[in-house]
Amino acid sequence: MTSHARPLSRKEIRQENERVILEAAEKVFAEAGFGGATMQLIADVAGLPKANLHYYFPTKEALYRRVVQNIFSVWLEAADVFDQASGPAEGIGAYIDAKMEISRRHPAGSKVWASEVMHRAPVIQDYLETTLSEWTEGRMRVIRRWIDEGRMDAIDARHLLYMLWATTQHYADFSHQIETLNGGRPLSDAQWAAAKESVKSIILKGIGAR
Amino acid sequence: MTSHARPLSRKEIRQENERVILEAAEKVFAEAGFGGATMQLIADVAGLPKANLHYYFPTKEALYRRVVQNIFSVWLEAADVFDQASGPAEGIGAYIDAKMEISRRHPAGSKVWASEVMHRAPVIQDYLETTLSEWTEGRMRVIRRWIDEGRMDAIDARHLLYMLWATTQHYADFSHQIETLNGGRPLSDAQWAAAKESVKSIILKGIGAR
DNA sequence: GTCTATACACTGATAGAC
DNA sequence: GTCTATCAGTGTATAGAC
Repeated sequence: MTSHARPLSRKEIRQENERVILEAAEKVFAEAGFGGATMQLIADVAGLPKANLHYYFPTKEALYRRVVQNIFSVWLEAADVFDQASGPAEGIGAYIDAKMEISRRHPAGSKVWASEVMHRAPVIQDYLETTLSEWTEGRMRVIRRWIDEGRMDAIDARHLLYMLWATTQHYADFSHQIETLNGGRPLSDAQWAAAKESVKSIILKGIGAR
Repeated sequence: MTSHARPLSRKEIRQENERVILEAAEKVFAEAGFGGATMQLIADVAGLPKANLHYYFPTKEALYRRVVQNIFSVWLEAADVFDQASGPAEGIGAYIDAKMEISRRHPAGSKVWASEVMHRAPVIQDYLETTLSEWTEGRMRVIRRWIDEGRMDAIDARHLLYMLWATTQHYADFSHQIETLNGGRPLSDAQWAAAKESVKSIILKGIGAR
């Protein structure tokens, strides 16, 4: 509810409608996949007529592309904690916390990303080859520096990163399986805390972080 | 090529055609998702007319269900090494090896499973609630026994299992991303060996297996 | 900027000759 | 058991009134 009744400008209407559509699209794409999602269903979830979606996003693929781009930017923000850290225990621990929190708050986004990559990244292959590739190389350099300084074991930096992605995103991508194995209920606050602690404990001890 | 020219029986024709169709379907479902896959494309990959698919499998969903069931049985076989082990280092180490080998040889199957779970398991929810749930409880008991015997740290058995699934299946489900970050090439034998060693090394040390 | 009606393409599934 | 032709339903996208 807005505090003033001032009529929205065209620009504000567009921003708000795009936000509503993108939120609905992320949810529907995550639950049904690109092929299974229909513009009709996205429109229903967004509470708009189907034709309006085509007014704001020319094609289904253009809408999907925007959804994936949004997710990617969320991933990258979580990386900041990595560099600002003084050592592996702090840096990798904070990164795990940040990624787990994204899996908890943003599970649909993680699923859309996973689905896109599984289908050979038809839409975001360029991101994989440029931004993600550079990000990975940069983080590998940080890890290798920590190893050279004797602050952690001489593990393979690349496979450590894959393990961090795999374990944290698993809680989003396989949330339905995890809920089913939890008696059909979502994880409680305490269970999420236990999950974070387990992941951090095993990995930090496993790499000899100190 | 068969060694004898003996004409195939009806049963043998059916078995062979079902095998060809299921192999093609697994590949297509993995690459395009259930919604994105078409019976026409599966028929083309199998080298059969589309109508024949409907002769052997009444509906697209029935074909898909068989694909998912096949994958699930492969998962379960890998679990045998877990129980036959004398301790956590051997048992969990062998389980990681087995799951990594499946990710390498059977990546399409893993992707179909991941996609099915991400979409809230519309077809195999009953398996999650029965077979997988029982399997998980059984393995958790084994882990807790090892903990009680002082052969590993007192970690959360459930989250350890999730970490094992996540890390090993990541190499199948995200194989395209991993290949892209490897310069567009599949992992070599040596790189696969390094991946296995990294995963085993970090996890076994991380849980204090001894 | 909104929304109804509709064009056009494609998909799953089936009928029926061989 | 194989395969061509085809139907009915659905999906994306657009035209055009408001």
